[in-house]
Amino acid sequence: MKGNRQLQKQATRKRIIRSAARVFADHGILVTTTEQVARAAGVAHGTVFAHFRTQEALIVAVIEELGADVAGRLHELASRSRGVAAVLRAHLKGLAEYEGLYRRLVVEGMQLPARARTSLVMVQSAISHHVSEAAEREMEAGSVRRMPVALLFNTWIGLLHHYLANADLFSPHGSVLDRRGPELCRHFLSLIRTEQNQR
Amino acid sequence: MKGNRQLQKQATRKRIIRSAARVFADHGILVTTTEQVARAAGVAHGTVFAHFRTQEALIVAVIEELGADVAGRLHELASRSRGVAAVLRAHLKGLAEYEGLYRRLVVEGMQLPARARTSLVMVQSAISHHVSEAAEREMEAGSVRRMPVALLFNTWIGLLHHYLANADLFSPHGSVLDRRGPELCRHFLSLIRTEQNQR
DNA sequence: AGATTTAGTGACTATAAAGTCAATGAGTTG
DNA sequence: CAACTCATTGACTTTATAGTCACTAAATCT
Repeated sequence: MKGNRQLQKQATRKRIIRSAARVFADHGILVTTTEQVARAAGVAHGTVFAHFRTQEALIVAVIEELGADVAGRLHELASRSRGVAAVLRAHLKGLAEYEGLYRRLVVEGMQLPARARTSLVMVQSAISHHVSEAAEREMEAGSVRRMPVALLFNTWIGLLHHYLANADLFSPHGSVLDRRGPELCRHFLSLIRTEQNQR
Repeated sequence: MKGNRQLQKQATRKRIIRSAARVFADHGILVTTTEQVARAAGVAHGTVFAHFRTQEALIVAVIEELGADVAGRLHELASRSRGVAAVLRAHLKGLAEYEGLYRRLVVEGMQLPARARTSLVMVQSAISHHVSEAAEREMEAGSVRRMPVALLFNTWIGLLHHYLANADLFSPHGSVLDRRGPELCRHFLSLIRTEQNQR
């Protein structure tokens, strides 16, 4: 067999990425050393560099994996949703699995390598697209106040990121998304809905 | 004279703090080295440590200076303001002078020493207090929708911080507060005001 | 089976940056 | 003016960590 060896290598690579993602989520991305990642993955320090030329390349790989996965998941969940409320719920649900790592992305975002930031922007573009479409439909129908969709979306993302970034304040133990997500959703909806359409 | 020497020392300390603030604002807080600060202040590397036991102590000193100043300024500006609109404008105006450094605080906030974070929290408490009071008055008067004031405030601060953190996106050259502040203000007000009170 | 390739290893190197300290000399005091 | 104090200096030490490389052993090839 020829593929066995390549397969093993890919498996090791995956293990490094997965372990890195866990350590990043627990302790932060930029403060994590390549040696911590190696230990978490159960490989030697040098092995990390056999798979990723630099630490930056590792970070990018981890975040691009998350980005691709979350963007896909969001697209799937959101494209079946008609109303803004459903899209927002889909957003929270799609993020839930990666909350720990996504939180670090939000917190350390601007200090991360450019290519890593791109992944975050892509995730936001995906959700922005669905939110904007649903919002425009509802503005047409009169259930959402007329306003620039960019501002509507930035208000939502700003609110959400503020809660994620300050999770230790808003939900000291356990997931902020679980504990505060529904409340944020309701509040934001009540802000953008016309008064006849409050429920 | 006895005081001349002490005076010189305090002047040097101030110069280090001011230079550090400038370098922090330009390049980031945590990526700035003590040697860069020394060079910017025109002193030797060792001098920085003659004034601050550790790098962390320097960072805390810089940020506490900003915190005290901004909090005072906000209090002054905001306590004369009756309505929410005026308080928000005061908020933006009070921040304007320190926009560069404040932006870094927002971006790096969670990774900074605990005492530095406290300064940020204090600034936010100051503004939160004024916003909440004005909002409650206006809810009573019927010009602002009824909602939990904490959520109202977090929506505002989340929106503002999102624009500050992504200033390079929202205003590639020059101040975001100048270029986007008024727009954010108007948008936020239209969200929280009752429909009869839109203007 | 013997030769060859390569995933993985871990000790080692290079580098950057925080923090130290003995020396200096300007300012202060008696 | 002589003695002393202390703010400032910058070369030096220490430490942390990214990245390298000669080597091992297991898989693959001929």
